[in-house]
Amino acid sequence: MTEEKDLRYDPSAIEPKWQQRWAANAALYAAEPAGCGKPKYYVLEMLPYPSGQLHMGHVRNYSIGDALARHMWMRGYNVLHPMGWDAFGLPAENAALKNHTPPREWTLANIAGMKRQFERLGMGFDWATEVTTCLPDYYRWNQWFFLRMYEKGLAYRKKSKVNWCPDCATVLANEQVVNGCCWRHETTLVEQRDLVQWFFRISAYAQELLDGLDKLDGWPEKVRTMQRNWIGRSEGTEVDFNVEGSGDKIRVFTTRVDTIFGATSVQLAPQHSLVAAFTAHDSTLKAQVDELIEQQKKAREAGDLGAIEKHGVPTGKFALNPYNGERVPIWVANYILADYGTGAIMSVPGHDERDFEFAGKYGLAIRRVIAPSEASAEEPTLPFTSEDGVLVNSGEYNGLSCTAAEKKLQEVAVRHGFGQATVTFRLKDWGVSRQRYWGTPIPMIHCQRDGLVPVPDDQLPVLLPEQIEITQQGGSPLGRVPEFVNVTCPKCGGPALRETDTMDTFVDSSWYFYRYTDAKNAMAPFDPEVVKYWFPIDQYIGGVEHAILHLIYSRFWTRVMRDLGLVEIDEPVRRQFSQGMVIKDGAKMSKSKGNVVSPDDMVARYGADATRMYSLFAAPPDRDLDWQEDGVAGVSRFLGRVWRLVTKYAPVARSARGQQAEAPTGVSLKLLRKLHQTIAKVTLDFEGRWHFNTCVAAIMELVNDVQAVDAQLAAREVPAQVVCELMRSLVLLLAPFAPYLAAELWEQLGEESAVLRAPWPTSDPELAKEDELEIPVQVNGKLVTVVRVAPNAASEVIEAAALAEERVRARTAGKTVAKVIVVPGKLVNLVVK
RNA sequence: GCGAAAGUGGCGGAAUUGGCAGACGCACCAGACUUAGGAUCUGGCGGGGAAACCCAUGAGGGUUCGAGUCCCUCCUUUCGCACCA
Repeated sequence: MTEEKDLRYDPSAIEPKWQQRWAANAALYAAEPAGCGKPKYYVLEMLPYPSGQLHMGHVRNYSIGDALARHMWMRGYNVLHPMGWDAFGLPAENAALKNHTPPREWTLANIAGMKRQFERLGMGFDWATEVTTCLPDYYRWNQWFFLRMYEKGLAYRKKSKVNWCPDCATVLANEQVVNGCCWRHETTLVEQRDLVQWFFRISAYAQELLDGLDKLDGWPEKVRTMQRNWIGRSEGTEVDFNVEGSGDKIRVFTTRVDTIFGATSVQLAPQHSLVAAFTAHDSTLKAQVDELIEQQKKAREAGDLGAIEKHGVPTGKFALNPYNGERVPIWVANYILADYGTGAIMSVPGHDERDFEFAGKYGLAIRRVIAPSEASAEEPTLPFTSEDGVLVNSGEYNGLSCTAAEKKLQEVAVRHGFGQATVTFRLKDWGVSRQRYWGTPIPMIHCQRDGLVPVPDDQLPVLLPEQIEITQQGGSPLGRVPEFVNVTCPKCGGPALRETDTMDTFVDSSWYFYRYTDAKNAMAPFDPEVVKYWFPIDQYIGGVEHAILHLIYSRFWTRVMRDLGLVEIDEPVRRQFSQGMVIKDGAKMSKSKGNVVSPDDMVARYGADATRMYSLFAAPPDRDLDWQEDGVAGVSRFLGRVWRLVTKYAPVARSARGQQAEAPTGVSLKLLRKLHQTIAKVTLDFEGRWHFNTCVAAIMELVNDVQAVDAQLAAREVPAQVVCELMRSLVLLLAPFAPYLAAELWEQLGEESAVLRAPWPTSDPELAKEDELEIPVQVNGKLVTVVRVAPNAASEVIEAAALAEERVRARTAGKTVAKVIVVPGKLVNLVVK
């Protein structure tokens, strides 16, 4: 009875035991100091928002990272594997509204709960470096960085059209607007509001951020492409058209200045500054322009600006083409965007799809000014948008190629002062103001006398007031706290008002991974020397949803820090990995779909090891993973088999510890061969493609093979030394995937030090080599049989063996063998006629 | 519309370089054991066929001695971009 019970794999007994031991031994997962002399490995997973519950996506993310970290520990690296909390943000305020818990209390309680979940899962994090972004010892450095950026002109205030989410009751950055909706409220349309806001000048780094992508060869191409699209670099020319009969100029941006002789109108965005002047005394025009604005708004709200039906109105004014003085009408059109380029274009219907459509609709002139460079018999139909052509109908520029003409026309524009070559980016400055309470206070003061005054460094941090009532009233909650708002001006000592906006939480996550390396530093955000040792991050792992949010802000922030002299690198992350989503029944897990699987439930039923290992086994890490509970049960059964196998033979293994084995033969050789093949396979996957699903499968095969000869093992036909090597290596191979079971079995094998400190097994290529190969034999490409030959057998030998086969002779009888293809070690194919 | 990834048994997936398609696991079927367990062990498990064999990796063509893998056309799904001048 008791014996029976002891044989049973019981994670609910093993796991808490080791969890306690690990909690009591913080050194196990702690990084050694920067000066320790060991090669470092920094493995980072994106820090979670402390919502209160880990979900399966987290389990998968952190199981991948933890497996890698454990592997690298066993490879002898000094591993930094930290964890923290992205702890500012709106949900804490919403929770405060709902159940009257202060955001800080709610957040810290959630953190405590999730930390317990992490520990229960057996994640090997270095909690000594824990970072909690909502605590003053962290966010004071957000403020410090803000001031440094303000000094450099990289943080500035301006009034502009900004994205407003009515549900968040705050402004959003462009990156946080998805299909015209809020990234957190996917069905809430974002409104455009004119507000004075703080911005970070990320656009100053647009070119650098773009160029840097080429060097990030450890990043998924998908993420790099998304960032390239987002940055949206476009080379072109700006040209001034004078407005006839006034001193006004309209500056247009075009990528095809070579087509400028085909410009038959100038089109303004409805919000263009000149439009206001044109409509000032023309209420009919004003109404028409308002209609265009309304159409744009509707299209934007529908999330499909591309589908807007083109409309426009003539202003009755005319502009003059600076190259030939041609008089062209000025229109206002709804397909011109105010916030791209100059908000005005020259319309060239002959060589632009959109202009062609518009001109056709309103009867504007369409003129050919580019002819295809190859003098084909018939001219292609307009619009002809290729740049492979020569200029026609373009005065003195006729005959020039498009590229040559562009250069020439730019030179002329510069010489006459009406334009120049220019580069436009889609990337706009990062709006960081938030009209919310639970965020980093922006360390600025508004003084009636001195204007904007930065909070002096020695007055940091600007603390968030803790006694605050969260209400649904509009406006910044901090504005309703007089003790916070009313200050004396640091410059003149007179009464002044504190800035009441807080920072976007993406500020917190833009540099948190630097803080991990020196989390307790009270004098600076970090010690540059320490960062120098640990950076760049060797491997970053997280969801693809941050491809153009967090991951672009982080790259920007690192460059700002570089220019502040704090770091010497341009890029914080050497290798980036985006894991797939966890789905169930074909859909992303969500409360509304009712298909959420709780990690706690899984751990309670099957244990942390089985839950984690399933999340690695069910699919390659970069693909979506379909959660099937039966699969978890299957992994749990496998761990049970490992448990029974190792506990059964642990006494034999212990008896042979440290003994040298004799040259293996028979079953021993077969088992060791399989073992060393498995070691090679698993090791290779850690180094390369990370297909942990096939690693686990390979370990399962090994266990199957060992179990198949259980009778011989039980009969002691396999030397104890071989049993010892098998059992030890099996446990080591499992250690990154099933840390609890590995720790327990390692102990049962008589080991006293942690399995995490044991060296990763190495594969002996001699042992791994097969002594005989099965070579498939095909006749005309169809499999007929296999022949067994030595691995290094010469082609002639293999061919002879193949031809000697009964089944082969049956297939070739009465026919001629036209050709024999022998691929040594692979196959034989006989071509017969 | 443009770009990328993917499409393989009842299911998740494997096949890393053009070389035995379906490893491993789930589900299912049969059996063993039994103090009946969400236990364990053994065997089977793409389709057709009594068998020899034949057919099969979204569809159709092609290259090749040989194609899940390479090329072309098309279909479906997912993701990203989409009046960006």
